[in-house]
Amino acid sequence: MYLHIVATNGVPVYEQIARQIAFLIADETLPPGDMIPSVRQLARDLAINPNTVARAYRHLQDLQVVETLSGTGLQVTAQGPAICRQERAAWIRTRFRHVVVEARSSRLSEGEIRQIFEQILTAASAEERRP
Amino acid sequence: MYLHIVATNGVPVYEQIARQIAFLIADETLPPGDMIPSVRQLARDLAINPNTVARAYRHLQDLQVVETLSGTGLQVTAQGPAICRQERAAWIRTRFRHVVVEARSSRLSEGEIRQIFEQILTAASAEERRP
Amino acid sequence: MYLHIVATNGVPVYEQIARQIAFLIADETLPPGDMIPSVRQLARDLAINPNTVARAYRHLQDLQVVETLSGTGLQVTAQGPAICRQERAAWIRTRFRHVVVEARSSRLSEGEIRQIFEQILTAASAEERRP
Amino acid sequence: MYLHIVATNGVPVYEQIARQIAFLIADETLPPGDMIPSVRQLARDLAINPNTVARAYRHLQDLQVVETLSGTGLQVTAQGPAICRQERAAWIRTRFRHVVVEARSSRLSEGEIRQIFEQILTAASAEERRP
DNA sequence: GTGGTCTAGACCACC
DNA sequence: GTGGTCTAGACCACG
Repeated sequence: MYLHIVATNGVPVYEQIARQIAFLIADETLPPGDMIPSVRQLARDLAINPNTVARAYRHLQDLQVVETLSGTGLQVTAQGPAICRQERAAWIRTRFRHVVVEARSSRLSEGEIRQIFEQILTAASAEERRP
Repeated sequence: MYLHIVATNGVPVYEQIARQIAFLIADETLPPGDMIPSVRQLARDLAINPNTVARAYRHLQDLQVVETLSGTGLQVTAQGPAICRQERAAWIRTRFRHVVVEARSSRLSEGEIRQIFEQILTAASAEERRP
Repeated sequence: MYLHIVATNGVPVYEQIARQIAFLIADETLPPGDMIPSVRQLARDLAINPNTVARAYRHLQDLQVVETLSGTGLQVTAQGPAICRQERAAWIRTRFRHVVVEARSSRLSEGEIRQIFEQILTAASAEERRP
Repeated sequence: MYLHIVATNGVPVYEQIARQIAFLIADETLPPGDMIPSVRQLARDLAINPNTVARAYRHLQDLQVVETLSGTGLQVTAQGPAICRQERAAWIRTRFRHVVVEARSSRLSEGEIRQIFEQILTAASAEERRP
């Protein structure tokens, strides 16, 4: 379970965990029936407090994408992937919409916005290919 | 001075004030030499705490886009518009960078991200042409 | 021995086993003198941990509805059915009492509670007649 | 703010708090626009840890029945009462359904179940009229 | 071993 | 003062 947690970007750690796992469920890297890592295991791996992991997991339970097998762990539900795909799409779209609206209300033209976006997208992609 | 403040969306109120005033300076709705409203006046208008307005103004002073006209108030500086335009661009860029990085770590491909972005940009532009 | 175990509903598995066997004894589907399945057998059938079955059986022994037939297994006792019928009634009553108290403390009136109950009872009965 | 918390009945404290406040919002004892007690205040009043209160409040936020006014506290939302009424009804119904299903699967007849229910309901109501 | 709850206390940003 | 996040560690029931 490789998650990329950034402790310094203002986004709560528990939210980063929940989202990244939700996205793994969305594309069925974690298919229904699979167990997600134990709270303690993931806490050790990420070198963070188990409570923080537990909080992320609680959120996934609230979304009904995982359920507890008591004494055993947390299992991806049958409806998990569908719910997570919906969450993922909504989440990305909402964030893009916020930024675009702000850019427009700052009187940047459609062309200027597209240019900024392309710069950043290609930079991010390049950086990811060769980190 | 009409500002649109939302206290419940997580964005600090002082930041909303500072940014919205900076953007008014960027496009010279508030040109160099103009006075911005007094702390008390704006606090009364927006029905918020004067400390919050003061904090926003302090930030604008730090950016050197307004300066105190001794005993009179705060005046937009000559270099204000240039600085604000630069701030505005930096702000937009940062926001884009966050969203793009998040989208990439959600395993969306470069193409998928571009597609979502274009949908939202054209939708926003269309909406603006005919609001 | 067909038991219906749900591991994800928060009710402990050992309790589901103990109760369902007790109810089979209550209506004498398992009459006095019958042997109940061995721990290993039932654990294999239900695909669960033998410790969990053992714990359920221990509880049934504590209630004196089964007793060890030395070296052979567990046998339903003569007083088993009577005890189980009593247990069953007490169990149902307790559950009802909890729900009714909670409903009252939610400020639902006696009439509203009765209405909800009747809806659910008739729905459940209808569903059972034609599953 | 008078809440009745029972630490020993197996129901988590944070859940008792969340539910009781939700029910106060449902019948508009706490109308939209009102602030709910501060985390620290309620924790002091109930003599429990602030984190426990915070957890209850987080749940109410997730339900969108309260929202944070940053630096000020938590406010009941406009849709709060409607959502809480819905939650309350769903909550009671679910609990009744569990009990009724268990009663049926214990081979109690519809008539027997109704009889038990009526005994308990009238007992509870009598007790409440003259505690 | 597993998750769930609770306590205690630290630190942060915001008003 | 407010809520939000995180850490540390205890205790419980369950398998």
